[in-house]
Amino acid sequence: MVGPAVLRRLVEPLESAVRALAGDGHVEVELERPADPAHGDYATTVALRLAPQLRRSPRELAQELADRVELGGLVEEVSVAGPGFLNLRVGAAWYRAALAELLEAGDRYGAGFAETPERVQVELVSANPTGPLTVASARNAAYGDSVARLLELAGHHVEREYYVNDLGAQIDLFRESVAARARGEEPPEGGYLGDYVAGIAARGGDPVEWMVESIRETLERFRVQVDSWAFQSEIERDLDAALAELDLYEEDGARWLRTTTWGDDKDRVVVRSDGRTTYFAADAAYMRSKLARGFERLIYVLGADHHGYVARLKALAAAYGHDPDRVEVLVYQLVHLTQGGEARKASKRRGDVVFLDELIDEIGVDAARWYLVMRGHEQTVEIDVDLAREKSEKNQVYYVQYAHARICGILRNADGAAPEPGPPSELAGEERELVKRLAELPGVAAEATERRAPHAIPIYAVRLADDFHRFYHHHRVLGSGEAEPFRLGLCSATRAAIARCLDLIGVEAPERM
RNA sequence: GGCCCCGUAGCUCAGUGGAUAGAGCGGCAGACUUCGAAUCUGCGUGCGGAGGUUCGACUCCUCCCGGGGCCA
Repeated sequence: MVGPAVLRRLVEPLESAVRALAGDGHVEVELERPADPAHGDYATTVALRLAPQLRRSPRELAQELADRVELGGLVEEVSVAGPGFLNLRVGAAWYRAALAELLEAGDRYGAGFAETPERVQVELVSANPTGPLTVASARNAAYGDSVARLLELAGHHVEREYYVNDLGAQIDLFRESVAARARGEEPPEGGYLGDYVAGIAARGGDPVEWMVESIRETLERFRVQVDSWAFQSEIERDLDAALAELDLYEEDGARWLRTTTWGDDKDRVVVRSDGRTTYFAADAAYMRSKLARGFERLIYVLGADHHGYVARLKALAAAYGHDPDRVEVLVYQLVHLTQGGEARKASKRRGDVVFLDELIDEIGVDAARWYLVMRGHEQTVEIDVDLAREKSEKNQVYYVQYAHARICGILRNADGAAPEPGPPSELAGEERELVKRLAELPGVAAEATERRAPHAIPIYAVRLADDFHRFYHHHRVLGSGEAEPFRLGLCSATRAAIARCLDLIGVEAPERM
């Protein structure tokens, strides 16, 4: 299992005991934290799972495991409950060992869990450079960047790339709209209308270059570090070579790729009967470019309106001789903004699109990133702009940041007193809960990475802050005598864990607020 | 018509096979001469519906209803 050493020290003896009972079969013991404190600190359902295949009673099996397992001095009580749960109650020695591990790991706590580090490319945002980034792109940026940060924490080498669509009808229309505006004329039919068009027209120069530069600045402001920019106009220089490597067939005068082999609902045209290439041909050239650069895993972050691309992208990878399972398409749902209970419409046609820069102006980067990433990516997210702006207890991002700042205050006042686990002795309930919460972080981070689900991080961070605030309220740290070194250690470890969580979602961890 | 996402507390959402389903907001009542009250402590209602798989289902399968999206 992935997790801190103190948890493995519970899991491994259990696995040995299971092996002794069940033979050589592959066994994996998972620990969970029971909701009811009466069920101990940790529980496992391994007996329940094993019983059918061993044709044994789960309770009997659990009892034998309880009798047999050698947990040393870390566990005070092993008991069998319910249909066959095995419940563990850990003792003071375990908590001290946990804190010792936390303090020793410091800022690296929970990092490096990737089994085999890979070179990963995360392609994110890639919005057309025909206007400023919208809140939809903002979710792409917040989600994609957090996934990238999790992969980096795991130990992978990650490169973030933005694909710039600088060719095609929309770009032509955008250029014409700017040119018309510069001449003081109306834009062409269906052209771009926003105020930013006038701004670009007034500046002169290449409108697309301006727009790309502006997007770059917005992303930087949003704390998304794009490592490389791929321009369609450059990628397409190798278009012929890219198409030559594909096994195409001809029908109705057009040339097709048999993407249905990989689950697409129909084959895709690459070259039309009149000889013009399709958008899909550009996708092919881009895929080939990515693969040629030696990435072991390609991640696409796309809005739900592009969910139809999944099969055809995998088909392209396969067509170029690569494992389609190493192409991941992460799809996120839409964003709705509300204000005063009313929906704020984000229509691209009219002038009322909400731009990312405006959202940042209104609620700040921290709140924006928090709200955009705290929901599951497969869930439509709603942001109440008024609530998000409010810097009060109503807003969970400040709740978490406050815990961090509060700890920094304590550590400032500690005046050099050393945090350390100290000798085993009784601990208060709030101290035990906090240690167990901290012990969850590596597992939470690993699962969030595995599932490409960074929203688990802010959710965990709130619980962690919650446990800390409760601990703080009930116990003094400074001047608490024998307990002080342990409590300072708790503060120090909690501060590092909160900072880690906030960093994973691109939110600052302030020392003062 | 086909495909994708969603349906959990008044609202926004966690919870991808385990024990009595959680959090924030909103509402009510309390706690600062003490390390930061942006904090803490109490009080409540709920898994859209029907079947199925399982020792055990919010979770997996089928159908239906409802909301959103993509393609046609």
